[in-house]
Amino acid sequence: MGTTKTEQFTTEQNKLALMAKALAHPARIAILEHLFNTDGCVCGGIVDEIGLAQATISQHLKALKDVGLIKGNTDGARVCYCIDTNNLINLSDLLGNFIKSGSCGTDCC
Amino acid sequence: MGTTKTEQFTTEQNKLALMAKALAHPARIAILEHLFNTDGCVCGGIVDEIGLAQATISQHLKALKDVGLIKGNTDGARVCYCIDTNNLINLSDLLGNFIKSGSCGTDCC
DNA sequence: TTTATTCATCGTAATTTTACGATTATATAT
DNA sequence: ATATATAATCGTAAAATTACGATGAATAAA
Repeated sequence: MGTTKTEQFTTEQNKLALMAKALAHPARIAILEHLFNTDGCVCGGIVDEIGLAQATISQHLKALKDVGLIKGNTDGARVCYCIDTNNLINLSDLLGNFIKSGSCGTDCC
Repeated sequence: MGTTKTEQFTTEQNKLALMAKALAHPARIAILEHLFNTDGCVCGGIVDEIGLAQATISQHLKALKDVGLIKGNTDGARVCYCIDTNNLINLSDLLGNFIKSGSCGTDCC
């Protein structure tokens, strides 16, 4: 018990859920917003931007990287993070189309 | 520890995260897809559609209802569920605009 | 070489999530 | 009235998430 029963669902459904899960924390939203607004790489300073411990931010960055929303290149002692544009478009299409498919229903209840 | 530090973030960021969290499980994606495809109310039968226990489905339905994605009207012994269209548009705009704002960045790393 | 900086990883505690059986509540059917 | 059906809620166990301090690795600066 306590484990998500992924076998019951399609790969599409699981993929969508994983994508949403990556966005399901305000710190990760904040990190993405920061990267969006910077329009380019952010080389260090993310920890100072958000009021959480360094280890926690690192965990959140890993979560975003694992799902392909961002990528990080090490540049000396610092690490430069930026949006993985290709992947973001791909993933946002998935999520966008899903939501859109429900926006045309009739409100019956 | 173990609790999300919502105080650190804006209401907008927290709202987005909660919205994403509601979508962050394949069962809830499957339930929404079922409602999308039905274009109208689904009166019972959701449990049979998805291979999870009745109590578990009920929990997932509550999660979707709590965030305003669906609404349920009791119709006799059955309960009719459908998409809360107004709310869905609202919420999907929030999420859609957020993602879109990052889709125009330059891929630099 | 030593020191400082930056970030990932480890270990761990509190909390939340997921899942299910059992029970309860309500409505329908017999 | 009794039985049946549908769905919510309760109680609970297993697992995942969130958070942080401590440690480690790798680079830059002294």
